[in-house]
Amino acid sequence: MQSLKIYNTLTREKEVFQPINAPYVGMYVCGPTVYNYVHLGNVRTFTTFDILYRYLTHIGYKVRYVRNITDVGHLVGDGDEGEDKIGKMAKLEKLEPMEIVQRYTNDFHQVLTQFNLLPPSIEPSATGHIVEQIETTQTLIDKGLAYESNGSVYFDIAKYNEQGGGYGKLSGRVLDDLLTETRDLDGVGEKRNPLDFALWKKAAPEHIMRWNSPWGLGFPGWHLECTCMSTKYLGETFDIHGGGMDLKFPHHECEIAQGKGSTGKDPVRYWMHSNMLTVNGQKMSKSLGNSFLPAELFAGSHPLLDQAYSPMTVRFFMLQSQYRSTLDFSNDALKAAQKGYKRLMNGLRIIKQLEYVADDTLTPDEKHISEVTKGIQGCYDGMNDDLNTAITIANLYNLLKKINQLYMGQLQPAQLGVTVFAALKTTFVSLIEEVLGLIEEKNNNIEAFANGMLALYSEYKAAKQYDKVDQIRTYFKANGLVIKDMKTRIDWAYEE
RNA sequence: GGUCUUGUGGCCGAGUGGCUAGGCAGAGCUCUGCAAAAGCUUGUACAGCGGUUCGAAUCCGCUCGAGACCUCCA
Repeated sequence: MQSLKIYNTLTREKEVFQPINAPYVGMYVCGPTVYNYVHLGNVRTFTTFDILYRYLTHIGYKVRYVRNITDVGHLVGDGDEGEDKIGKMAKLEKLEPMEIVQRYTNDFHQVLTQFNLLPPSIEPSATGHIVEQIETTQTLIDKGLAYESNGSVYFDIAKYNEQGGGYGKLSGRVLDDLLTETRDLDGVGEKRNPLDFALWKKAAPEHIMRWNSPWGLGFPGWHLECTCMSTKYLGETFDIHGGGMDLKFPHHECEIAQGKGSTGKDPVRYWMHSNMLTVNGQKMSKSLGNSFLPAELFAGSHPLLDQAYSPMTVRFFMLQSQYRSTLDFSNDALKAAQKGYKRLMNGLRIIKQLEYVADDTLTPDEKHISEVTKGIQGCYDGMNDDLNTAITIANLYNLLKKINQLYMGQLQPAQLGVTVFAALKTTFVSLIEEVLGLIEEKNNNIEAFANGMLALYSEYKAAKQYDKVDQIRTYFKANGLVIKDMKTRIDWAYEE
């Protein structure tokens, strides 16, 4: 098995990945809050973990991939005082909260499918785990790490750290500093400490999403769902937890606190965070209003775009950088990616058709063999080095040169030998399709082709070249179409 | 203000203390009815200033610039 190194946010180091229970791997990724359309920045994060999921599977692990849908509890604005995002949209659009959830969940799934992301093994939702969230809240109260206050329940960070919890460890924050920074803020209100976060919130009368609990009508806090669902499906300690960089604090910090507080164990072995997508050097985000919707990209309708870009172009574009670097989004970069992607796809078509031809008159060419071997190794070295897809792609281009040479007859398969040739073919195809998830975007527009052929048909017909005419008819028929040669005009139709 | 990241050739984007990343664009050549594709060749790159070192774009310090988190965000 390949030796994969992962950058662990917790230790700030690249570590060799060793699952708790090989070959099984448990992996949790924070999914979207479905109150709005997903934008491209979101897509980058999910693509990063799609690559991880694909690569782990490719090198032989059996992965359980859990990615949640947040459909309650995520509040608008400051801390724990805002409105529920979904509830707010529901009121705004005069719909049931679950209609909002369904609409944007559908959008989310559709977009990810377009980008060829694999579905997770389990996709749990927060509202489907209210019971678990109440139970965990109760456990934390029982352990003295949470307290009820006016119908809401808060996690007691000071208590947690007194017991050696280490709140702030993941994001590199010092508790005292955090306390100092927030000391002057007012509106502490129900909390003992401004840093304490909500496990359960009392529902105000106008709040439409609410459930019964030991503390009255309310709804769960945002951070709690991930703890409950990851624990339920992956266990109290599991292998990998991923998400966007911006979730590191406070969300993931709180998850650790909740998990460790309730079970006494660190919930996660490897924390992974993908970096932001930027536009003109600034983070793409909904609140900054500089986000791109996938649909705008595919249509080329965003004011900053001067043409449309296909899903695979964008996927390829994202993979040209490493997931921990910020990636800047621009027309020039996307155009370059489009060409590069197509060149790679041409190579894919070629290698799939190439067959090995034995030839005793040719001797193995050590230079070519070593270049191909290095290219193959380089692809895996790239993936193994914290999913450095940029390196993998660079090596794929080196292999592509060999493939083109084979295609042009400048290099013969026999010069590589049957083993190296087969390895070239297998590596190139499986890495591109299975691991990077880049697939051909076929042009399904038969209209233009059929019309072009029809024009030729008319010319041959006029010239009485009936052998050509028959040939074209046969070609149409083979593709499920018929030519309708009428008195007034010539047209084609689907064969009935 | 605190914590952290970052500054690579026309554009994007990897990277290691000494050995060509790669893509796109540009130039030349080969091939070619034309064209395209492809192959080959080609580019005074590593923000600035100091320091460590036989040697630094890569380590250290300072200066300047950019960004992220500290509040909702993938």
